[in-house]
Amino acid sequence: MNTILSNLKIQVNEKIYVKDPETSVLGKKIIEQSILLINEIGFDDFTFKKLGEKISSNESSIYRYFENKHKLLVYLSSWYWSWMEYKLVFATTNITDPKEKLRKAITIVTEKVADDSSTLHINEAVLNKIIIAEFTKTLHTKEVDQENKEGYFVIYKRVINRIVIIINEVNPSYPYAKSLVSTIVEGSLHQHFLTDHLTTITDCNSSVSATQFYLNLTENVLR
Amino acid sequence: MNTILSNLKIQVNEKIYVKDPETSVLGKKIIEQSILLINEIGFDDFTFKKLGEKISSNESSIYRYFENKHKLLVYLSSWYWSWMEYKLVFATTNITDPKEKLRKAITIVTEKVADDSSTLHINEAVLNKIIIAEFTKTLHTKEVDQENKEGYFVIYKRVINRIVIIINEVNPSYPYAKSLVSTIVEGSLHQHFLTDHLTTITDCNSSVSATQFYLNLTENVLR
DNA sequence: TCATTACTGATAGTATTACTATTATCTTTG
DNA sequence: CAAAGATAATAGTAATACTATCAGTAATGA
Repeated sequence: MNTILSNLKIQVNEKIYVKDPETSVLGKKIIEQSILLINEIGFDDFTFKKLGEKISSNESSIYRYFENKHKLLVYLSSWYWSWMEYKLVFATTNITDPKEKLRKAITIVTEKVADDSSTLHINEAVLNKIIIAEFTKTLHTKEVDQENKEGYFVIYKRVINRIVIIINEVNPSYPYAKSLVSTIVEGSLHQHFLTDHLTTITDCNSSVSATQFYLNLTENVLR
Repeated sequence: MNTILSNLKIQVNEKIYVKDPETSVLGKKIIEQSILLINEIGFDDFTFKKLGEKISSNESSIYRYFENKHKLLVYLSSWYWSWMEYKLVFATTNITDPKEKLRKAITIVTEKVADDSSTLHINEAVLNKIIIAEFTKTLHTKEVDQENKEGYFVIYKRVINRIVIIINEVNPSYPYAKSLVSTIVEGSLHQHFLTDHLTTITDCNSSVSATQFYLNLTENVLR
């Protein structure tokens, strides 16, 4: 897994960036440190000026990679879902039993992430925290339809539709596969958020995982 | 329902506002027109200056009611969930069959809202659109723990826990009632959003409702 | 080796946002 | 009619979210 991932270049839609951050030292530094800074101070307070200070670089240099901070967040999200997709594909190929395949898939997308250290400049565990806290903001803008048309969210949608295919294998007559998967994927981020902040409206905590809840739910819904 | 609601004052935590907008003409105008303006231009582009222009009033006057636009959104959300709670309570009291009660409750919180015209200055249908598009932003801030401690989200949490109680009546052995309900409430907002913007990852559309999906899901999970 | 190009950094500048403060005016109410 | 309270108008500040220009440095290629 590690070796495969380190040789694979995560593909992100070209329209999201001005210049591909993977092609330079500064670009990689922007990605690496923006993840840490957004995690520290939150996306709302995050600015390119602050990031510039953090990486001892100039605000204007960052603008040569990303038009604005929203697009940077879309980039980080795309990277995350692309990485998820790889994990998903590697974990489910060669498994013949659809039920087992689905269990693996749901586990992958709902469990908390530990840094897998396969990528040098990206801390996946911290990125996962950002996705839990901020991913919703990439979608909830007035420009969502335009950005969707331009393919900003293709990877996210592809991840969901891969799991939809598995569900159709498990139970072809279940009529709400797409809604079920989008509920699980979005919902598990939400459950992680609730575990961290609004503990009175979730059962998930250090001993009960969101994965357990969603595995149980899926099994009941599809049987 | 209409007559009852028009006599009831929706209660919102006092810490959310500087001055209660329900106590003056200007205050009500702020609420009424902010709902329309946020719906028009989106919360991110919404400013008190623009709202001031819309209601032919001054920016500084609006600041006497709300510290900032975030608190205004928290106010509108609290109002919405408070109104939901009333609908929920009125629809479920005197129903003895727990299953039927649960069906009613889930219908209420997942269905699309039509303006019920019981409140003069608040258009519930438009407010529902705002909640679908923007509610997540009230929670996803760095201040969420502090604001939660101060009771900004009590009504939202109470709505969820009311439904949790019904679930425990239907199936006392089901171990994930809280997570199920928070998934349904948050998830149905998300499904409405997907229906409007990312149609390839939802089954909900003009002929299949989010309510149908969640009623089916709940029934399967709890049987 | 020289010239070109690409990249980065520094500085300056603009429009807008998100406020705060002050004062004047207008409206209630006692 | 006076006092209090609410609103409007104006001005001002610091930060944000950029854009533009120019200078220096590093890589490339002929």
